[in-house]
Amino acid sequence: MVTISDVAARAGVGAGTVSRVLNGSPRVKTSTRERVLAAIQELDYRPSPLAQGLSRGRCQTLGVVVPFFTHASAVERLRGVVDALDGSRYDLVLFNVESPVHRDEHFASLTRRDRADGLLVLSLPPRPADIERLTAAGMPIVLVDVRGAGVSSVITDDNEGGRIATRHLIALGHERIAFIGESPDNPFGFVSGTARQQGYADVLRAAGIREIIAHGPHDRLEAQRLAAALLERDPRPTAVFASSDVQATGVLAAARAAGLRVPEDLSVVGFDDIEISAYAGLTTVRQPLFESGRLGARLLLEALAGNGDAAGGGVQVHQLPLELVVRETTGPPPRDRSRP
Amino acid sequence: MVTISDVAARAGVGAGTVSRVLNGSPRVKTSTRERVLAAIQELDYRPSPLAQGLSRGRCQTLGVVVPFFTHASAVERLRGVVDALDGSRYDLVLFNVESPVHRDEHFASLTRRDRADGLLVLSLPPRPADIERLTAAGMPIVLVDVRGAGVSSVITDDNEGGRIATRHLIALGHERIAFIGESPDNPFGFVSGTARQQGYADVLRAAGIREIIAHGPHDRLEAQRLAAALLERDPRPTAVFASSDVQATGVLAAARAAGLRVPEDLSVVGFDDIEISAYAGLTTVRQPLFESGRLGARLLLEALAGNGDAAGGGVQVHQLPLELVVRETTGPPPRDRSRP
DNA sequence: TTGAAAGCGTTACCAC
DNA sequence: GTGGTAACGCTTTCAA
Repeated sequence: MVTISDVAARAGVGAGTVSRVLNGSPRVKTSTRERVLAAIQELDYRPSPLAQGLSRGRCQTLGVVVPFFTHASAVERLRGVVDALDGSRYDLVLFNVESPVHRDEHFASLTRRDRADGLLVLSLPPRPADIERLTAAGMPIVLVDVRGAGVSSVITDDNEGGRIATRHLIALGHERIAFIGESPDNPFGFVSGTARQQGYADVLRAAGIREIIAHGPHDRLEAQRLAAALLERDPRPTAVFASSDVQATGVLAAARAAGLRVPEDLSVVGFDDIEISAYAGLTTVRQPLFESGRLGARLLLEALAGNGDAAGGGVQVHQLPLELVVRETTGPPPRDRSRP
Repeated sequence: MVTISDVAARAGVGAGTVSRVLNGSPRVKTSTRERVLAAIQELDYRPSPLAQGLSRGRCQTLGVVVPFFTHASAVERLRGVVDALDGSRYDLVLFNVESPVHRDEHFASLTRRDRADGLLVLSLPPRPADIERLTAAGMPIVLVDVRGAGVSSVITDDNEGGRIATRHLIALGHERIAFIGESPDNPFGFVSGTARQQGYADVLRAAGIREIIAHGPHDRLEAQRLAAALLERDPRPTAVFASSDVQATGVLAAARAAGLRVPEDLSVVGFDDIEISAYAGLTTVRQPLFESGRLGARLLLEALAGNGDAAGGGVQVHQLPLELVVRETTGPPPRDRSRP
């Protein structure tokens, strides 16, 4: 394994000079630089990230904490993160979270400034104590799809998203509109689902319509089960607003299984606009997933570049726009047989 | 930032002793150990992975090189990797590859033994020179979904997969069966598609049926375009074997756009069995994606544990089984109007 | 059983 | 401009 002193010896200079060449210091005579560069080339030398990290006090690594990273929405956000990191000198270390224990372990171990230079947290609400400990340790953090006191974040207005979806259904004439989403007291403290439900509830209340709510984890089969139960009610809902497209596809499956046509018998609105949604013709509230990941990573990169420890631009909160994408799963409600 | 000597001072011992406690050396008096443990606790001390890495010559990190990590099949493999790593002491560093340049950069930089302790390569054929350089540098490697000379790998029999799909269609009575898949001279040297095509061709030839082949990248829209062209032919194919489920969904979309019923007018078989496939009712050749990632990671972990530099078990090649999953997109061909 | 000290490969400060 | 030389935080001999 070739080290910096091998290169130094070969070039007939000191290790310090090699280091200066490596780091682009201007205080090196051109002829020397060329000699060093040649030696590097000949030896195929590459500096040890470990040693560099130890010496510089940073490790050129960004930690990404993400719950259920295989979920389509998480993947899409990650894609944005990877895109932003591409070309930067930072490596991406993935911390998957599938349980509160996971989360706590990761946050605890990431306190060390030399495990990652910065932290990107996707969709997972850190506890105030975590934020405090992390920032106290000088760890730059950016939150995506969650907010946190004193931390920069990239968010959307989930509440408004809920309103958008619900208004769309009401405008179509629906009066029995169900909501399927994550329970407010889910083990991770996810809040977007609850905010969407709140928006839904607000609009319904204003319209004098009763809420129909079913709670379950962010899972297609789970949502399918909930929807199946909902569709057995009499009178049954004529529309369902699902808190995510994954859950919406579960609703579509339930409708199909119940022999209901979409949108003639049942309208379905989702949330996210993941890849499958276009394929399934799903009407949904689109949020810029890719963009959120990319922006989050960029903010983090900026904070790291403005090497003042506590960031350069202070706390920034970026709110990304939502957009209703009308496709083929929503339409007017069926004519009500009870009032012909 | 609390260091090992802080702990040592607090416990009234030397740094070496703290290190021994940390690493579970038996040569520490119980009372001393307890004192040290207490100090660690009180100071909330966590060792620096960087310093440990530098000192030990390894960094407790596994590199995963994966092309287009957001593709559903890659995600599923990654899930297996993460699952296997969970509980191990290894971090996962993700190297996404979207171009041959990417690939070369990553392989070059990963030569350094201190950037990752081991390498898992998913679906991407490394060039012989890469393998040589990597193994020469003592970097343990495991390949998943590709094989490489002198390297352990987890694979499936893609050729057989192609035969399975094609036999299924022939058994249903099809005689005009098209193939859509990656071109043999794609820029990454992906080979699974070509092997599947080979299996397809072998079976057709044995049955005396002509091949109908369309090549394009692993992309739904691209496949949709190719399929649309295929479906305009006269006579048109009565079945399509797509080299991946992503491409198969493109074919389904094309059929829908052309007003063709599936499977009455057109049968479609895919490959992989990703999540969307069950939802779409797609008949497909299932390969154990999750399992392949998990097994690959386990092999790598084992190689790292049997700390002999060149691995403990020698080169292992594990072949995972394929399975035809018949759903709703395949059936008998339409009656041929040309011979009533 | 333990402490002291020599690395591990860089960077960065200080002289020359 | 450049070489020497402390760090950086840990592990691992080597003695005691």
